[in-house]
Amino acid sequence: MHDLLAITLKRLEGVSDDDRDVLAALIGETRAVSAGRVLVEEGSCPQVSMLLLGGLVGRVSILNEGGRQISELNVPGDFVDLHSLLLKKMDHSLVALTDAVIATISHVSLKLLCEARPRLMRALWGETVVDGAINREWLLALGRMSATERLAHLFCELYVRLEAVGLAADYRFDLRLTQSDAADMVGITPVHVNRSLKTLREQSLLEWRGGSAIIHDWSKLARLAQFDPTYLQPRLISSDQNPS
Amino acid sequence: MHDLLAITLKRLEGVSDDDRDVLAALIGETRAVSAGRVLVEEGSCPQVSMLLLGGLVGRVSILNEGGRQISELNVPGDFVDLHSLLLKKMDHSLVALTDAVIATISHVSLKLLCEARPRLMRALWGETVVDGAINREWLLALGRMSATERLAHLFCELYVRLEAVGLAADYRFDLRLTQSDAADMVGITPVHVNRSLKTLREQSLLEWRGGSAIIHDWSKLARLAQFDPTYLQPRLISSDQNPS
DNA sequence: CGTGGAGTTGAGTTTGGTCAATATGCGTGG
DNA sequence: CCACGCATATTGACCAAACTCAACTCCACG
Repeated sequence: MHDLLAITLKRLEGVSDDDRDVLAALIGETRAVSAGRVLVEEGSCPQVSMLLLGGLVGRVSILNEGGRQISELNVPGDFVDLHSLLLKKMDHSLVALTDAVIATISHVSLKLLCEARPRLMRALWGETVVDGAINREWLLALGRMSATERLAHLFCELYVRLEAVGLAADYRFDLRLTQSDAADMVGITPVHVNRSLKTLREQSLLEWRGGSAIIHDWSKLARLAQFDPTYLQPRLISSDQNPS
Repeated sequence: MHDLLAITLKRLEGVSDDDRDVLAALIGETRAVSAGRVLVEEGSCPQVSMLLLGGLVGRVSILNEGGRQISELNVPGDFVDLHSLLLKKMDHSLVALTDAVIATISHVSLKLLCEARPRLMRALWGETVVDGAINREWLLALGRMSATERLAHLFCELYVRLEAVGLAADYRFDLRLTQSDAADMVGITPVHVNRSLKTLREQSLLEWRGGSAIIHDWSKLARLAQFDPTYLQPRLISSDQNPS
């Protein structure tokens, strides 16, 4: 946990150690929440942002007829919901997709801090901009790739992001999501996720059972998904600087 | 043109008139570009951001086998490519989808300005956050809506955004895009765009011919698209404040 | 045990894609 | 002013990817 906080802070760009300390001091209570818990309700006006220290959190939009889309996935080390600092009203919900550990930072103090320390504000802005880059990549996947390709892309991205925060190595990582969750990320039905995973398994590219994922052939998988980690660059810096 | 610049500046939130003036003073040459022109190449490192004063600009990602996805559409009054202020390398291109008019702002001066005026930086940050909200909405559409619904959603969003900057009224607006462009936004083939538009036309919801769009039945169209303009709120304020 | 949630598989259907022909409209050069 | 050529739009016939529905398995947990 503690290293995760450190990693998060370290990857803020162009920020002095002093700034980091002040930010760290603002972090309030850390709490554990269990899978399925709605952290922020659609329509509400949150007073805090969060730092995800463990587990996975999803940004979830619901359609009338039960359609569910997860538009963003946060992994440990991510700031969650910096957006709400600037938007009045949530247009979607935040849900803990697994058991998770969360630290909160109040908006008031964050705003004050931003006014006082432009460098820090810029770094936080940068975080939301990277979120946007990930979003665009998902958009590309949803718009123009097949089901298997989308899943392949998701696993590539997850591996790289988790690896950057020390939660993946040797092409293995824990992923305690349901196939339905994955379906809601890549925009297909759970049944079809199942079949697509089977395809990937049969091609010896990827295995995902019992919450643990193994990428058997990274280069083939990445080629299939046309995965180019450029868009994640800013999130990788921390791992570049301290190869574990 | 000039009112557009004013509108853009006015909708920056929580910014003093003084800040607005200083920002306006930074705006460099204004130039006209013709449809199809690539404004920023994938892989490049732009030194300027832009203000779109006329026409439409798209954020375009290309897949190996020719697949093209437009992940964001900018309308007049939008800041274009504030992202590049914070990201080193473009992971996609920016393309003028129609003839367009563009003003540029250099990154160096913008950065200095941000350091000096936190309020302004926060407002610009807000702009990128709204872009993100629009992104998420598109993700929901691509992931969970049918072709006709996606198109309906696109037209609802465009109407509201254009109306907010005075470029649409009475449920009519100019939209000089090709059906192929629309296809690349909603993630279907041009042929299917054509068919889906026909459906919408037959239901007397929407007409789009010769570059001009007419929404015949807003409430039905919005219901079909499950369109809720909440996510655009910050972009609507200017129009709320000065009903033309 | 038995119950419920998640995963797996098959059969049949639907949506959207592909390919190809035809139409429309506009700008250029004769 | 007309003819040609190109880009875009439209339509049909056929095909493929993904969805639906439903059965069945496999566990984890009480």
